[in-house]
Amino acid sequence: MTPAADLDATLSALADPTRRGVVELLSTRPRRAGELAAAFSVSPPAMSRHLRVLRTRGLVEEARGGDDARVRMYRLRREPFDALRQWIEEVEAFWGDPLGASRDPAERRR
Amino acid sequence: MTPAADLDATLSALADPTRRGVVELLSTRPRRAGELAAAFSVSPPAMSRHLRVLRTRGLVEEARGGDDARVRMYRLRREPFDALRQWIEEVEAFWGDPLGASRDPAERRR
DNA sequence: CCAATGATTAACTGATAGGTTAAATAAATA
DNA sequence: TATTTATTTAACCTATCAGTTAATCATTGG
Repeated sequence: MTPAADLDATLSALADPTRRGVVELLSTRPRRAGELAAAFSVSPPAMSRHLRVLRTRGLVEEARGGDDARVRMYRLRREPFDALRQWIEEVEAFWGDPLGASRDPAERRR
Repeated sequence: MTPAADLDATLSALADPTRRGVVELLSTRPRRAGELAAAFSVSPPAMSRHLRVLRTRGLVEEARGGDDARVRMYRLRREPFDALRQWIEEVEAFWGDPLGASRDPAERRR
């Protein structure tokens, strides 16, 4: 199983609405730090710290943009999302899910 | 898409290690509150509050145990886990996942 | 070289979360 | 009814977190 520490890092990173919004934006395409700050109308320092949280916990990675070295591009990393999804699937095994069945929400609930 | 507020409730509930441990325990079978408190060596009041968080956010439900009404059993609710898994899958669509492919971690990472 | 731009770090602040002990509530039992 | 057991609520304390402004670092372009 995924080390508990990793899950903790991932979940506490995603527990913040701004960071979750960042993740959603980045799931469209990589973005610059400033672009992200503007998108959520938080100050650049605030966004910088959110990005640091996401980076140190492995949810995003920094890729210094090619031509202009002042710019920092951020891109999603897959691993933590895979690990979290897997954890959820293990929990959901409680309902006897044959792993992929009952993707349909119209099924029994409890 | 799942309302952002629900995701926030689910994720902030799961961001705490103790509550996550409770979820893992409950994914085996429903338990009494006291049983859970003992399992994580936290005081009953602390566990009570964790359970309230999990309950108000819909991750567990209370099912007053049949014979002894002092006892309260807690049981997992499926909905929030489904919703969270779905959100993750949407994010992971970034990698062109055909929804169920690349369950194999040996695939490309970014 | 100097001014402007993109972003981060530093220092401070207010709000929130989780833990504890003590008191209260509720129900089974002697 | 009084006592014991299971759990929650109340009150309090400390630590952490997210946001802000001001200062710093790095890079580009006049």
